[in-house]
Formats: sequence, C-alpha cells, structure tokens
Amino acid sequence: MKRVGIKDVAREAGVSTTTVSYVLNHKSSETISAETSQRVMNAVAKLNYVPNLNARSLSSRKTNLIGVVIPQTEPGKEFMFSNPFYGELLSSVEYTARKHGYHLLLSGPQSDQSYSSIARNRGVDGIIIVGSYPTHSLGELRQLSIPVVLVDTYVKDPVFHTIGIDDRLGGQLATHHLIEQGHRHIAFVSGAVSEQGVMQKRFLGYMDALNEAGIPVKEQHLYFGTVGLDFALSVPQEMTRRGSVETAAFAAADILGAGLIKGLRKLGKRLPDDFSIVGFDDLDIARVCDPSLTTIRQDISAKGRHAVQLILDALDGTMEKQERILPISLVLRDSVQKVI
Amino acid sequence: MKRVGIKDVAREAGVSTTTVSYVLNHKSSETISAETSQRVMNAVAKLNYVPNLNARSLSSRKTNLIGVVIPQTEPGKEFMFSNPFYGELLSSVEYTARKHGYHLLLSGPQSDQSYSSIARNRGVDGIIIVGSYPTHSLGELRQLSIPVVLVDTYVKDPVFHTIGIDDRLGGQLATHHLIEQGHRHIAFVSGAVSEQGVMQKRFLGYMDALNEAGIPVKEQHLYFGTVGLDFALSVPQEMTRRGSVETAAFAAADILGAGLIKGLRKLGKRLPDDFSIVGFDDLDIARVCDPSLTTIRQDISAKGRHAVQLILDALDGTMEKQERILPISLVLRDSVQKVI
DNA sequence: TTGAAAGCGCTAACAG
DNA sequence: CTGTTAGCGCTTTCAA
Repeated sequence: MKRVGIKDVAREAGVSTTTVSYVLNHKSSETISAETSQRVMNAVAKLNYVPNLNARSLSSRKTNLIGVVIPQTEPGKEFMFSNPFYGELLSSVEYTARKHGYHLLLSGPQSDQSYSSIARNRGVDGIIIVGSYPTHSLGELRQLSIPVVLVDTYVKDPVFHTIGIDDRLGGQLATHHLIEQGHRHIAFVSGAVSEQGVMQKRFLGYMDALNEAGIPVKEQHLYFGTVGLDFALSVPQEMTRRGSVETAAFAAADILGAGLIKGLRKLGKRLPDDFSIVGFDDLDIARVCDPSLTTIRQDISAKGRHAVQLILDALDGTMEKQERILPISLVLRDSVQKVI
Repeated sequence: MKRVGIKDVAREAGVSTTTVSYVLNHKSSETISAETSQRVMNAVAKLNYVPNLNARSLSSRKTNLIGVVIPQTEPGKEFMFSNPFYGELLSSVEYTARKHGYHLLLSGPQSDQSYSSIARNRGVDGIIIVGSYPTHSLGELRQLSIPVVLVDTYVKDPVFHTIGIDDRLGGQLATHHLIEQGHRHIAFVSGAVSEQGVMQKRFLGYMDALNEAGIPVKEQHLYFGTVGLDFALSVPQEMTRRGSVETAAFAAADILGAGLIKGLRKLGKRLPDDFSIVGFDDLDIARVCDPSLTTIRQDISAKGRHAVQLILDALDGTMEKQERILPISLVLRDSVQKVI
C-alpha cells in the first residue's frame, strides 16, 4: 500500500498540488472556486489521503506539537509520576490540546539531553513544563523563542508564562485550620523542599500560620522525604523514634496524608481523635482514606486547560508574560479533630 | 538566532553534508576517518547544532516516535484517565521508550479522527494501544504495516502483538478466595463490560469461581458502572435499594474496591466483619484504604516496559505475532473476613 | 482562480 | 573515505 501524497490527489482531481494545498489549508472558500474545491475533497476522500504532518512542518515551520515535561517524582526512580496528580493534569492537557488540533510530545526530564534539545529536535510549537528544575536548563529554552508555560514552579523568569496556585496560602490555610482546632504541635510532612518548588512555599505557609499564632517552628516536627506512599507510611515510626508530641500534621500532598493516616493507624492510633491531618490537592485518594482527608483543594483539570490555553494564546499574537494563579480552598472532611 | 543546519556544520568542518550526516548517524567509526569525524563533532559542538528530526524523518521514513493511545475512562468525560493505573503505565512506557531514543506521541481516542490517521499524520514508527476499542478502527491500523501493540484487550487479531494478564484467572482467583472464606453471596462490581475488554474476562473469572463452587450467578449481584470513585461510592446504596444479601464483593479495579469500602462504611457497615472485598490491580490506593484492600496484583510497570520492547523488537527484524501474558497474584490484606 | 517551481533540513544511493 | 545529487511530501512566493 503505497503512501498517497498530495501529488496523487492533485492528479486524481485534475489540478495542481498547489490547489490541493490551498484547499486543505486556507479555508478553501477564499481563493478556490467551490467546484474545484469539491473535486479536490472528493479525490481526498476517494484516495483516503492523509497529510504528512512532518513534511508540512518542514516547510511551514509549524508542528502542531506541544511538548510536555513531567518530573520524576522520586529521583533516580524510573517513574515520572506515581502521584495520580500528574495523571489528572496530563489528562486535561491532552484533552485541551487535542481539541485544538495539537498533539502532545511527552517526555520525562532528560539527564543527558536538555529539554531545549528535544524542543529543537522535534520543533515543538510550545512547551509545558511541570514542576521545577535546575534554572540553567530553562536558560537554554529561552533562546528558542517558543512559548513556554511553567506549571507549579516559582522560578523567576521575565519571559515564561506560569500557572499555579498560591501554595503558600494553601499551606497557611491548612496549618491555620489545625491551629484553629486547638493544635499546637503540628508536624510538616512533605517531599524534598527544592528551591523554587511548591513544597517550599507550602512550607512557608506552614510557618506563616505558626508564626501568626505565636507557635515556634521546631525542626523536630519536620519530616522531609519523597512524595510517595512508602515514605508517608514510614513517618509515624519516625515520629515515635523522635519521641514526638505532635497531635496533628500538615501533609503537603494527599498521597502523603493518606499514607500518614494509614501509618498512624498501624501504630494503633485512633484517628482523628489522637491525631489530626490536613492534606493537599484533593485527589480521589483523599476521599478514600479513613477518616477521609481534610485537604486543600485545587482544580487540577483547570491547571491543565489553562496551560494549553496559554500556549495557544501566545502562539497567535505575542502576548506579554502571564502569571496565572488558580484559586484553592479548604475542604473539610473527617481527618481533623478539635482539641479541647 | 538563525537555525543552524547540517550545511552550516559541513561548512564549519570543511566537509560535505554527507559526511556530517554519516558521522551523525552511522556510528561514525565505520566509514569515516577518525580525524574527519572529530572535526565534525567539534563543529557540531561549536555551533550547538541539533538535528531537525522532522527533516530526518521525511527522508529516512523513520520518526523515532511511538504513538500511545490511552482510553477515556468515562465516556464523554474529558479525562483520558482518572484511574492512577494509566499514569503508572504511561510512566513506564515513557521511561522505556526514552531510554531507547524514542519519544512518545500521546493521544486520547479521537472520535472524529481515527488512530490510523494520527499514525499516518505523524508517521509514528509504532503504536501502543491501551484498552479495547471498536474493532473497525483497528482494521485501518492493519493497513499501516507498522508494529502495533495492544495492551489489555482481547481482540482477536492475526497481526497485532498483545500484552496483558490473564484477567479471567484474576477474576477467578479473587472470587475463589472469597468463596474459600465462606462467602456465598458475592457481588461483582465493575465498569462497563465491553466485548473484548478486561472487565468482561474478569467477569467470566467471577462466574468460573461461582460455577466451580456450585453457586448460581444472580443478576441482582451485578453492579456495572464506570471505573471511577463516584460510581463505587454509590454502589452500597444501590445494594440496599435492591435489598441485597451480599456479604462480599469482587471489585474489578482497586479504585472501585476502595470506593466500595468507603461507601459501605458510610452506611455504617463494619469492615471486614460485615462485608469482604477483593480488588484488582494493586495500586497505592489499595494500601491506603481502611481496611487495606486484598487484591489481585499485576505488574503495571512491566506491562509498559514490555509494550515498548515489543515495538522495538518488531522494528528491527520482523517477528511473528507475540502474545505476552504477565503473571498475577493474590495479595492478602485486611478487607476479607472469614465467614463462619 | 490556478500552476510552476523553489525550497524546508536531512538522508542515501551512486560516484569518485 | 568523502562528495554530488536527487529526492522525502508539503507550503508558498511569483506568474500566468
């Protein structure tokens, strides 16, 4: 089955390749007679012609491809994402992109190859980067002069668009809620707190709330690991080992909160009576654990939609750098208990 | 910043473009003198040259792109996948592909455009399809003569490679375990049971186990919906509405099992004393729910790895159709209680 | 309103 | 061992 090209269509329709190209791209009606246009369309249908986007890209310098970079949750691990958060985000990105005629080029973070290489390699029209990475790799990207959207990161950059939430506020909200319920000894459980990442901001929010209440931040209440179930499950033991006196914890991700709950239970604690927890994200898992997890809700799907939209907007008509902050809210469930 | 092409490199190195191309593709040493090769590499580095894969594909008819199609979990919903299962799978596919120099072209199932269109559009070298789809769309794919790997589907096809698990056995294992623990009235909770899908096989396994034990399969014990938390949460009410007498359920996906547990609890049931549940997949969520979910474990990550590997193998050297079945096992946790 | 022709950046015979 | 050259399939001036 030989590949059918624009040439074949042209021959079939008795026109030139130019005409075919016109019919296919410029919404026909403008420059081509309805009759010719129809003939071309018929030929296309008859031959079951499908344009070769590679060739198109080569000459038009437009790929209709959006690059998406998703972080490695656990360094060195083969998984880009074990956290369901990324699945949801990606899902919404894919959907939005597809609706607008774009395909997604998915990639984890390269060690050897820089993103800018991939971008140049494939000539993606825009790129969405989730999470924070070494700043220098972003520098290269800047040279590319294609729209870049940074999701969930706080790197300062004069050019790249960003989309995220107010993580600091979220951390503050979560912790404040715990304080309001009478808790004084509150643990902070999170993944690695990297320089410009969301975890760091959530941590700042945690401290904000503590400070407001005049509660000192104590290092022994801080638990840093990886954003995954296994780490969270191990935290309660570590708490005991430290001889901790915490009555509550702010888990900077739902998966951590869920793991905490489970780990605590395993140690014989009664929840929420003995220990209160607030999570972050509002994933399905928050509703599944028992007690269900009070958490900071964010609209993941909207995040994905906006990320794509920013790329699209930037693509037609330059636009000044945008910083989009999506709203969050505290969702009350059953994992927090008032202390008397 | 003008694009630097192979020509520029050639000029810089004082050689022809052919030579550059040779150095870049055919592991240099063979046909090119070390010295020339070195000069070219220097020029590449100096100019910071990155090959344009589009152009390369156009002439070599090789894109180093693998298409991945992930199903819509809930029909009509914008999400490809809310089930963390897909995130994990995708993760492993991406990682494996990248290690072998392939990039991923991600796509949800199109309604308008067929997969074969995308495949032809972009000229992907191979395609991985997860889940089952209308058979006719696969027919078109066959014409493409590129390797296709079907993951988790039971469509009969003489050409496409497949990779999956023995879902029927899984269903049987799960249900049999319940029976062994003395249960006689066992519900089956799953998403839509489509013709050649995994849910159907799991359902068959459920029936197998029941038949072996001489227990009649009753329609009133069957709960079909979507593979999502919300449906699962609603099942317990439906059970009461039906005036059901079930003491156990086989949930054909962990997310359903988790939802069931939660929903049952909400109705005041004590678990596992009042009700036993077995899930399927062994996702994180199975360890998080309370009681933690006894489930059928499958190696999702291996599934992804093998899928890519099959494509790669097929790509160099034709190979007869492969059908890979990965092992599964029953993981005992706390959601099943012996009935006396 | 349509066609001829020159590339887009790279590969791969075929020569030399 | 290296260079010439003809495409890959499509877009897009520029003419007709």
